[in-house]
Amino acid sequence: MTADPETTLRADARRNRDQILAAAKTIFAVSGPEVPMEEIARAAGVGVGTLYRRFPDRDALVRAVAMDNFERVLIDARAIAAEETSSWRALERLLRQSVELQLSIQLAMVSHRALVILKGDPEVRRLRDEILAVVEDFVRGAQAEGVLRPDVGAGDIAILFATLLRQMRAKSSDVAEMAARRCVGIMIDGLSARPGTELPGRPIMADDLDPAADHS
Amino acid sequence: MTADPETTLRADARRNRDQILAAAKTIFAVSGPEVPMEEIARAAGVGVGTLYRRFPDRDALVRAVAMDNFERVLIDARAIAAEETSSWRALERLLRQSVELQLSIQLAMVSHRALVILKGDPEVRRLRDEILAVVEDFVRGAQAEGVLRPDVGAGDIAILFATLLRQMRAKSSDVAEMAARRCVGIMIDGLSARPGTELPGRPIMADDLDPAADHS
Amino acid sequence: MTADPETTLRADARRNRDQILAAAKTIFAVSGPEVPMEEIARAAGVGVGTLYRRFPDRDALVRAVAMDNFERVLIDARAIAAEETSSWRALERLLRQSVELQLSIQLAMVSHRALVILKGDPEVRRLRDEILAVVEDFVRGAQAEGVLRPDVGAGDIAILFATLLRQMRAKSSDVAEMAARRCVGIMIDGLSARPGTELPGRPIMADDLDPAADHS
Amino acid sequence: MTADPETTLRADARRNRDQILAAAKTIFAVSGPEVPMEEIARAAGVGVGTLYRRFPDRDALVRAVAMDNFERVLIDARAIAAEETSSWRALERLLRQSVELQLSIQLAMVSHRALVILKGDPEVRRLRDEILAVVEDFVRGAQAEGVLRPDVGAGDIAILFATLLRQMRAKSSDVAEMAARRCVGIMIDGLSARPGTELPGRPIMADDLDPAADHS
DNA sequence: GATGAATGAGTATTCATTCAT
DNA sequence: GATGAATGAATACTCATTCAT
Repeated sequence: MTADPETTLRADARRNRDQILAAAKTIFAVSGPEVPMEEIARAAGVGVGTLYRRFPDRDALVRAVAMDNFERVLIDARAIAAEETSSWRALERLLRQSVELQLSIQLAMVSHRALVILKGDPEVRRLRDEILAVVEDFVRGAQAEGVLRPDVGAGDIAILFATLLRQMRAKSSDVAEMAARRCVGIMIDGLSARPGTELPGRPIMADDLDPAADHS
Repeated sequence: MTADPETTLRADARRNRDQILAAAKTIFAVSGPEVPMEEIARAAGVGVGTLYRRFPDRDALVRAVAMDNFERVLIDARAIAAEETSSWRALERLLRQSVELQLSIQLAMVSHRALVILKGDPEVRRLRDEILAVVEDFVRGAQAEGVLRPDVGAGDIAILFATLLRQMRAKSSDVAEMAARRCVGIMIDGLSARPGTELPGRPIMADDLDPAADHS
Repeated sequence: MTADPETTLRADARRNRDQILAAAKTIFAVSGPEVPMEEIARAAGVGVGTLYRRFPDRDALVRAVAMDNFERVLIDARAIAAEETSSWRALERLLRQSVELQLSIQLAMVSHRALVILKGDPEVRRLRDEILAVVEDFVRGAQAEGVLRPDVGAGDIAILFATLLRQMRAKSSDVAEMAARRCVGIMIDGLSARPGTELPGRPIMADDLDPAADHS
Repeated sequence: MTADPETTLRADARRNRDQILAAAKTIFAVSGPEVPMEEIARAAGVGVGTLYRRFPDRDALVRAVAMDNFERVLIDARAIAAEETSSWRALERLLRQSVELQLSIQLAMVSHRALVILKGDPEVRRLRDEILAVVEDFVRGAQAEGVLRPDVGAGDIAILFATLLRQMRAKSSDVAEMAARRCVGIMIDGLSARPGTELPGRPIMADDLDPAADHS
């Protein structure tokens, strides 16, 4: 049992862990996940040793950052689900909000390294599946509402979603941030298009994402 | 003077250069642009020494791969421009075709390293601007044709375009490939949406891309 | 003053000390004297802090383990001396028994590190000298009895003795244990051989061991 | 195929390899097999990189040193076999010579680390078996000649042999060297003792050494 | 020119030891 | 006193780049 590290750690240790995670998230976002561990430690205000005590190696750290962010997305998604009565609006909000909210985690993914690390991690997958389950609800609901084109699945959304978020790196400029939001807008229009261009293949469902493993 | 390497090199040297470029493109696509130089040399069937004679350092190689790909995109774009009478159709074709055609260059960009290298390289920029000029024509034409929503600019398209292509990495599975095409489809619908959701900010033009430097 | 730690410590502190010593002895025997201090602490069921309170550094611990074992050997040797009337039999018993009894201390020596630590430590040396004194008695007695070849000294025995014991590491198998006993047997026959092959050099005495410092 | 590295390497590479091996052998003998790789490289007059190119990690180097030495022992053993008509004399010579000849390899074994590395390595085992085969011949022959006690096997000899050699570390002093020779002498007398003390267990044969893996 | 060997700076990681809780 | 968290120096190992063959 990994137990809940949130509750198990001594107060100071806990604080360090959080600082490391926060520092890593920021730095990964700015410089990718290959930055020297020492730089992360320094940014977190701890020695490398402490970093390594908490995260046995870089992969563990990348994983932890990813998990942390996925968790936030999930919490968000659930909050939205609870608040919105319209599935379409819920989906829309999730996509739009996440752009601003979740830059970081996706950023961690702008790297082969990170992708490889995350793929195949069962915990990451579990979390992802929970998120997808929520999205799937949104999709079905929005399609029933007649606002979402019927020829897309949660998988399509997830890929689109991941694709976009993945870009948002360091919001280095106003243009970049604006661009992100505009992309989402265009995509949402594309999603609600009726009739739209005929899409090739078939709707991609949450299940389809597993073997692909290249996305989300 | 770098002169035109295409014409300056002896036949065998030329062959080596091409092999290295091809190998690098493939390997970058699969494993990112941080792979050991030796691996690239091996894949190209030459010694590292030869690689270094041709490309003074990794950056030069990354640049060369990028240039090579941009060139292909440009050639494509121009061919399409010559063939299609409808600007919208031309734009559509370019976006769709490029998914399959240009994986590699974008792939080279799935990395901070590559981004940094490419940014600020005047030759790369020049080439990019030529591509953007063509796209800008398409955009204006398509808007005149009344098919493209008027609130987008070539910059929007470029970012969208780059965003998507960037995902397509190693098409590890059928689903992944299908997903790519579907994303493009949805996006195209989003682009032609009339009326669409109101987009935030203002149209992003080709010029806007320079300072942002985070995209395209 | 280190005083006699046996009497100075509080009951629980004493227990800790003993546990650490026992754990260290075992672990040194199995994995050599370079194992992480933390591993020893864990095996002893205490925190590293406690270990360090008791033994200021690794060297101190190695020394303590060695001392502890030398003491046991000395006690044994004296007990044997008291019980046996024949010096040769006493010598024989000491050698044979020690194989089973004293694995550990020798084991601690299967390492440059340990050797270096122990060499030059005056307490260790004192203890060793006491043991050698007893052995020297045995040797002289056995030679007077006419059973031990006259061309060997206590030093020869000590080296032989150390040599053999040093091998016995983790008695991973029955064969290994049997082998140890057989070696001793052969060696004892070698020692009693009359006439034996002529030995090179001259008898090595207890005194000779000091400068050599590589043995015993 | 590891091919014969002796023949495959470029002249300069070959020279470096040999220097590294020689340096490692010496340093291992003096300071054990845990010395910093850099120290070995420096002693060999090469950069660490070169060391690592030739031997992918420390284990590989330890293995190589061991192999090199085993080979020398085997060559010696065969030369002796060819020259001596008496098996007993051959055995004796092998044991005596090896003390002087093979210090190093055994030295490499004065360490848990080394033991663990070597155990289970098929090439090392193969070489060891070849040596044992020669010894086995000597043993049988010497017993037929009536000079070697009949209750010992090649395994006994090997263990005794290994045991002794293992001690001889850096011949830090004349006494140490003399001691080594004297030990061998005593052991040889022990081996030829007739009648000797009854040995416990049964003769240890070459085959017995495999599972034990703790010796030779 | 081509090759691949050598170099050594750059990083990851470990672990002895100290110190706050 | 006990504990285990934090520190950072010591080392292993990798890989870009240079250079002898």
